[in-house]
Amino acid sequence: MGITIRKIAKDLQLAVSTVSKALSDSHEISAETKRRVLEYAEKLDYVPNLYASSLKQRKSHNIAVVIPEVADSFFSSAINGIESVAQTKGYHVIVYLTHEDLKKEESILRDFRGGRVDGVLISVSGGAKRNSPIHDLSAKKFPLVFFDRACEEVEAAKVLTDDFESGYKATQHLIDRGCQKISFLGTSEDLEIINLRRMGYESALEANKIKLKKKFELKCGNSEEENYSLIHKMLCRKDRPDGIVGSIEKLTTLSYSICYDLRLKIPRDIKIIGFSSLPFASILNPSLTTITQPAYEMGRTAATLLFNILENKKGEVLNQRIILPSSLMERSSTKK
Amino acid sequence: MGITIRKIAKDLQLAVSTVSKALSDSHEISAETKRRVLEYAEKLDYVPNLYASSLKQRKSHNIAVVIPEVADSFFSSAINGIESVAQTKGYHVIVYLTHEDLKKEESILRDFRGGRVDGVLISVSGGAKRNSPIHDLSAKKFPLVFFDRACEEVEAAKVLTDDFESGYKATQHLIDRGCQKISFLGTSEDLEIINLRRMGYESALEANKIKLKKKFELKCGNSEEENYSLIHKMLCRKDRPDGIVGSIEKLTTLSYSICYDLRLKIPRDIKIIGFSSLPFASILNPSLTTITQPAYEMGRTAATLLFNILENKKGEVLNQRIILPSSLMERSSTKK
DNA sequence: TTTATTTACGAAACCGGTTTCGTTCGCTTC
DNA sequence: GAAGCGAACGAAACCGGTTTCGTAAATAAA
Repeated sequence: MGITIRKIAKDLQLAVSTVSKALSDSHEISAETKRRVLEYAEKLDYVPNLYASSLKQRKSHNIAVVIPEVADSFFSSAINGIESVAQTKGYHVIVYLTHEDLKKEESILRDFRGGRVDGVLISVSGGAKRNSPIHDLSAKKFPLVFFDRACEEVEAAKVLTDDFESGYKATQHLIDRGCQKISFLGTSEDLEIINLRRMGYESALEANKIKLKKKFELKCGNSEEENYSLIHKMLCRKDRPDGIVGSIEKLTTLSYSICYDLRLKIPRDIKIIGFSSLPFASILNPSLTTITQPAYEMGRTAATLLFNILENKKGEVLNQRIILPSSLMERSSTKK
Repeated sequence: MGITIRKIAKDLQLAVSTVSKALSDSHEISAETKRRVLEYAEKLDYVPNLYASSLKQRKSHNIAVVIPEVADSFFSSAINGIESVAQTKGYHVIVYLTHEDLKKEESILRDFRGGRVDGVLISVSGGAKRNSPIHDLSAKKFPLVFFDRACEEVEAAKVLTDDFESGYKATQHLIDRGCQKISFLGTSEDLEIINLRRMGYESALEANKIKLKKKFELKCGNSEEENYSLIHKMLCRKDRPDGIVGSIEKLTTLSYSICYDLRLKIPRDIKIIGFSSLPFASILNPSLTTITQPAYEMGRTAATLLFNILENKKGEVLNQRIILPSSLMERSSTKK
């Protein structure tokens, strides 16, 4: 059994309320009493019960970060950015992984209504049309900030990158390096950012008078095996692409492996550019040209926004939409 | 204001206790009453207050995973293994990052005594001699399981890999490939697993009658810049090593970058083997020979152990020590 | 018919901090 | 010397579920 303030109060012949106030450094308590309480609490190694205070104060001092996975360089950097802010605010960061599973995401979000966290930072996972839980939260004015992968139809603060422009830039870069048959690796789900990247891709093709081939627009899923065979099949055709835009880190590295297996030389036979914040990009074989998002900064920005909302007394409009630019880092995988 | 069971009780003309029992499907409540309560709760979109029940039940249904960082393939896989188990038990996994900062680790552990989590899975971070908080937890019989990086002096369940053997195997592998001047990249901190790997390394050298050169035993720290210059300096000497054992993923990939910068060809000029669970190992330039730990399995095992402890009614001895073997995956970075 | 037992539910204590609202006591003020 | 006031602390309500214990009615056992 742990030490409670009642125990302290009893031992010190004080009222529970006095002890509570002393511990929170209230002005109503004399310096002498505070000293006694603090000293005794220290001696007994008193640790306040988290649930008791959260219950009364209706605050958990936790924020949630909901992301598809952690084995992605973007997310792992973003988490660090988020943590760096949370720490200065005395908040704990709880990471929730959805594994791109919408059902799981829903159950996590539903759970939040129980008060487990005071606010949520989320990068939504793909899947069928999004439904209730996230709308519920935003409708209930639950502090919510999207980062990277947002839900367009939900009104909330958002921290994004210039996905359309990046998709365009990436494609244009391949075209500039001589590619004419460019494939876009996307997801089958309707993720806004993938769509934007795809639109940028299509737009770049059009601007260069290259006819869009639907068979080069791959819609990958969650299963690595299926994606492997999907991409593998495309790269086996005689009219295989000579350039690939990987809209997701996993798909880009997977393409590398497939090219190895098929003895396709990058960048000679095929050039690849990927959306990624991989620190390893430069030591891949060959080093990978990337569209790199400011992951850490996005995390920081999103967290800062969330705390603005949490601390906002008046109900100001805080549904900001912040767009941070990503940059193209040219490396060997797109050399002429 | 949220919906409470008191509100439901009042509206339905029932006692609070009846509603509570109905919601938890107690046998003392009639089917008819349960139906009414469930239906009405559903209608009002009732969500139980997490803190109220945790306070009374002295259970949070949370477990903590404390790790140095998330941008490491071992840890990100391990988390997935842990989650897969926790999910079946209806527990939430909270990830805490220490960034290899002992102070931070301590403050996190201290925090746990407030009841935030029911158990802890930890891979300790390096740093000076470890002190109080972790001992406190174990002394208080707090459910605790170490995985990968353990604290030898603390009595608790542990899930480890065969680090000594792996260090030996890795070194022997380099020797078999013709290396004679082998460097070991370790940390300056006293991490047990690094020491074991180092001892395996030293032991392999000795078995092959190769004299150990202390200058080849690098003790790296937390700063990437410092580590860069440390390794860089070593690789610039005329009697630079012809083989490297990287005991930590970060140091291995860093060595790759440095070799690039120094125009050292791997494996011609220098061969590298690293401890890593990197899915990218095979698409690095050149592909990296690794000692790969069963990260996912270790996570699963550690979590299973923790739940055994949590569910253990009798105070059986549960300070097991489970060792899972890692395997050497030969790739191009150590080709002859 | 009387006595156990079971069924279904209610009243109230409880978990451990927090907060409100008094109540002393000492001191100033007119 | 009565009224006014702030400082320091106590009693009790409170947050929202959970759990124990009690009770009335219904059913079973004797």
